[in-house]
Amino acid sequence: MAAERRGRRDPEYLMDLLWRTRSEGSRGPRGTLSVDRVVTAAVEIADAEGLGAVSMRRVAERVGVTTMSLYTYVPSKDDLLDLMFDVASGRPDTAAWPDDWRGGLSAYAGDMRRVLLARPWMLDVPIGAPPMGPNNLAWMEAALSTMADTPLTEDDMMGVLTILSGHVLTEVRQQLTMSRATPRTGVDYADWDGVYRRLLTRAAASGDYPTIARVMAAVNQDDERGPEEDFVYAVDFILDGVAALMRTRQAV
Amino acid sequence: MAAERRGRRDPEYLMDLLWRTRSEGSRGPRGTLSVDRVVTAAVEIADAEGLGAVSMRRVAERVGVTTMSLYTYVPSKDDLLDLMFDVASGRPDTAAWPDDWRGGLSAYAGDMRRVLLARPWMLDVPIGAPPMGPNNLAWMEAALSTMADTPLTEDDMMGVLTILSGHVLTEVRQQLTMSRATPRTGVDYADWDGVYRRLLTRAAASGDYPTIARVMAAVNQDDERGPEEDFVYAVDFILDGVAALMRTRQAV
DNA sequence: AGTTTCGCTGTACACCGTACAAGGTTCTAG
DNA sequence: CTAGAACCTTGTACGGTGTACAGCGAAACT
Repeated sequence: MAAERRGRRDPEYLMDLLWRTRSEGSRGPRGTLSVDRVVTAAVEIADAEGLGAVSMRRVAERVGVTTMSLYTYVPSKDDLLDLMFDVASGRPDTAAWPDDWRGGLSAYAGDMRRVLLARPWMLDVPIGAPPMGPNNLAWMEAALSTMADTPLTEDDMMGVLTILSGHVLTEVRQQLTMSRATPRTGVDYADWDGVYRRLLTRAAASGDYPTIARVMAAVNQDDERGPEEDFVYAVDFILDGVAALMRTRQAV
Repeated sequence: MAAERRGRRDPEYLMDLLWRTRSEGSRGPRGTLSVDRVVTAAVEIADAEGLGAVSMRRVAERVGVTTMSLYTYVPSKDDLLDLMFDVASGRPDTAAWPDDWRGGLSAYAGDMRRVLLARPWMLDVPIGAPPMGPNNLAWMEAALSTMADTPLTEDDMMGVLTILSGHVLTEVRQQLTMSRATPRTGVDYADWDGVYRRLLTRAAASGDYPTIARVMAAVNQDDERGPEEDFVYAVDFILDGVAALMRTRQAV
């Protein structure tokens, strides 16, 4: 009876991969590679040429092995992607974070944003599973611990974390689709932002979208705020909400 | 000199496609199809079998035409995906929305969530451009107009909209990765949620993630809240923040 | 020493998006 | 009325993808 091939996309198996906790049988020859070597190579390719350049053949070539040999270490490409995401996240550097919850959460959001901006391909990874790698959990732990001594309930903390991290993803994604020059057209759109605004204004001119037109007109005036400012603005907004929530919880 | 092939992934051209405003020359034979027919067919396939089943060959087969013929109507598959997203969004049904801003935004979030849950593949569409189709703009207009008569600045409105819609995406994505049974494994995980919690608890048991452990323990106790409750909880949280912001703006 | 287990290889399959050239059809310009 | 431009449609072809599968050799246990 063949040892049932613990399958691709099995959550438990993925967990073992993420935590490098796979129990290796002791029979056959030791592998020349490791999960880490494979994942690292894939990350390097993605860093250099984007996620689109990451193919099994390419990764295999880079680590000097046949394509199919990779499947000894990783059950499928999708799993490899999940692994890449965790590795690429790295560990949060909490040393410089302020002690108060507000400063802490703010730093969390900012650092996470910086990581994503440094590795834009992370946003292209189709999320196959909720975060459960060691690094992603470390980020989660860091964020939660900043709220540990506040009057928030545990449910509150999870809610805040979801909203905040979700917002970081949203904001960075938006900034990236703006700034990613459309390289396939000959024309080089220096700023998508301008094009977008122009298109939107034109569309709104039909009269069917009066509020959009109004907002666009008003926003056009002060063109000073860059993505960075938009980001901290939104984070502050969220944190204001958190502060208000704390007051509610404390009052009771 | 050949009429320069207005290119794939050209924002302007994409805009013409989205708004069905492409000026058709009058020379050659009329096409047997239309952009709408193609996009609709693609959406139907995605509805039935997910985004993965949408290939150019498959779409062509469905509308009864050769694969390459599709490229007469759509410059590339990526553009087709963008078109699908707008069509699948549909128009918001604002008739039933309350008049007050809070009720309006709440309805916006809920309706949008419902759309995404009904067509989970929409979350798999890699976003190649900011929303600028007629339907997506209609949603945007609907959301903004609920805030039109509030003391919020236009910048505020955009910020609120970004946060709120971003959160809807995040929440639905999370719920979907949970509930999408992992069909490739023989095992049918009725609820990813349980598995996830178990894995997380085990990992947290190492002692490296004390806060996660604490939160998990607390959350485990009252297992009553489903995804729906989590959603409105978070939306309410955001809207509380908006209310607070309004008070600030009004005080000045 | 025998046997099991495992890493690794090469080949093969089905499928993908789309470039390209050729053939028809329909309209406009002269 | 005719020539030719403009356009849709087709078939073929290319280079790529993820991964199933069978075979081989080396290592480690019994």
